[in-house]
Amino acid sequence: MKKILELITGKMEQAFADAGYEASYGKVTVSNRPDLCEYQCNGALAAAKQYKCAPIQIANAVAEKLDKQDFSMIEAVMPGFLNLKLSDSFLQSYLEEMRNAEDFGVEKTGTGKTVVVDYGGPNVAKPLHIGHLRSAIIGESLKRLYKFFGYNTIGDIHLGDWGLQMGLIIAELQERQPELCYFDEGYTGEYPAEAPFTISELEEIYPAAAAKKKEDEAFAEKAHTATFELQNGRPGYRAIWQHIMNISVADLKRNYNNLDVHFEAWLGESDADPYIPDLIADMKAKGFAVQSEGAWVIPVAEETDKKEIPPCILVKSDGSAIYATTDLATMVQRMQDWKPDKMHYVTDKRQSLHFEQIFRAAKKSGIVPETTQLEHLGFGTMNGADGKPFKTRDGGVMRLEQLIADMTDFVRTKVVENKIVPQDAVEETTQKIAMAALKYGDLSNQPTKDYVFDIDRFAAFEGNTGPYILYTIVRIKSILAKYGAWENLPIAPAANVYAKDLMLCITKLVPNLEIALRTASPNVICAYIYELAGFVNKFYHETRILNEEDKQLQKGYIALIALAKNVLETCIDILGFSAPDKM
RNA sequence: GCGCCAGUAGCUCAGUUGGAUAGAGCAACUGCCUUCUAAGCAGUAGGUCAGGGGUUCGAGUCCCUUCUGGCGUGCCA
Repeated sequence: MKKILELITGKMEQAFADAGYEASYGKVTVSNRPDLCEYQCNGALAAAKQYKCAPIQIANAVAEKLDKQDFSMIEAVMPGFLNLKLSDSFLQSYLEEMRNAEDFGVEKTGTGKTVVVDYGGPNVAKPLHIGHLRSAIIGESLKRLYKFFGYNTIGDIHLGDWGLQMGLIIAELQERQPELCYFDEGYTGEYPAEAPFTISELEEIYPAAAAKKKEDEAFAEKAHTATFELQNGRPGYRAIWQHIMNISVADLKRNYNNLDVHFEAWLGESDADPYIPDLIADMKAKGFAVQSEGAWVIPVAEETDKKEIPPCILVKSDGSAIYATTDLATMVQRMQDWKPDKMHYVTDKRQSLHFEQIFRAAKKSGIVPETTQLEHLGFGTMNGADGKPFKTRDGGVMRLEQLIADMTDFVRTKVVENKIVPQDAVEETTQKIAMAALKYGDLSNQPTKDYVFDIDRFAAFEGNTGPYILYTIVRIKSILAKYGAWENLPIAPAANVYAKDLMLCITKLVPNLEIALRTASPNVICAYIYELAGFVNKFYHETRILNEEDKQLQKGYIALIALAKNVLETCIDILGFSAPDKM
């Protein structure tokens, strides 16, 4: 389905041509002066130079050529703007088409294409903290956005499950419980099915070991050895590793489920490990990897670089792999298993140089073909109200669970106070509102910029917040429930100025989603639904819907708010949250 | 040192490819609930778009420069 701007631009280009000017000047944009018009064309201003005459002259000539059927207003205004308002019939039929089309007539540009979205990136055996929030929320939304455009999407959590942290845990466990069979090299029996620790013990063991590593050199050496032996397949260590994985992944799934974040692939660094030996051998054999300062590196500097890009380190001077190695091996696995058209990484922006390096290395060496796009969305840091990286009151790192619990508790109080939600729906409603507050609060910011996370402000939810969006949807749902059969009512011509504003805003859904996808910016969707919700609430406030005596008019109202509801719900689904029935 | 990103109202942020009078929310002040949910709506006030130059008919947006802040800058991820 064509977008309104395409339709009008087509008409405008024809008018330019008919008036004797180049058609390319006929580009129409959404008006930035809604008090004057709905759409505008500035082409006459640009054309004036080429044709050496006053812009207004051109504008007047073009205005003459436009079809009066499609517009309720066509004006040429000094110095040469062409101002347009759509006719009611045009708008009505456009919306009706949009209502009947699949997914509002969006062009499914991703059909037949596969995209891997790499987000989440938690380390096993370490609790999720607020640093993991953005990757989860932004990544999930980006993935859903791709899906909406028809892409086959694979969200891959890319677990940190193979590094030194595993060796640290093993070493620490051995110091605490040396009698365990896992440490007995002569042990030949079956290892226990039950892990020798719980998730909370695990979460205590890791930081203790990490702290000990800094002070105790012998312990650090032990941890390195354990890591090495684990990676070389020592059975007892593999058994412990499997325990850690089982317990930790179950806990991670629970946490991500609470956030309504879901991954299609739960792969990690350990899954890339088998590809590493061949990768390294291949890079050496083909000459992409060269020796430098004791390490094997892939040079990725280019002539056009403004500064020197350090090479991508493939093998450290001590012979071990590094994260670039793992990431390249992961690409090998993805190309082999999924043949994606694109890999989109969602991580902290401080890793942008790393991704620049491995992207270059992957393309240069042919690990990833030219036809597969590599993109990194580097998001900004989450700061506290003081503008510095977010910390708890005592200066620690806040756990994600704690953050969610704080938000949920606040919301629950409010839900109970309101007395609109029945007792048995309080918990579900609370969850939905808390998620909306949290996710919208994050996603409404530009992903690439640092932002201030102020829980008091987010939880207040007045104004431009997730709960405001939900509230708008709930108001519509409430009316529809009282009205009765509201599905499949046709769109009527705009009954008043509030209806028309709302209708115009609805037509902008697809263009906004396209911008959001092109720029990987969920905040565009947030801005759009905030504007849309505003128009819904104005319409709601100015129009008595259920009391309307003219049943035909009422049908039109219902059809309009139903469409608005569907658009809003589609958008919040892409953002990763949903609306309750009452709040 | 070099590189990247940012600087817009008291605070938190928007601002497609350059377009007419730079927009929201919060905080402040003022109205609107016997009528579809007031988590709402309407209004007032608040700006040298960090400073300076330039390109253009036209700049928050593009170029140059200065200042301030954040981050990165070969064996952590």
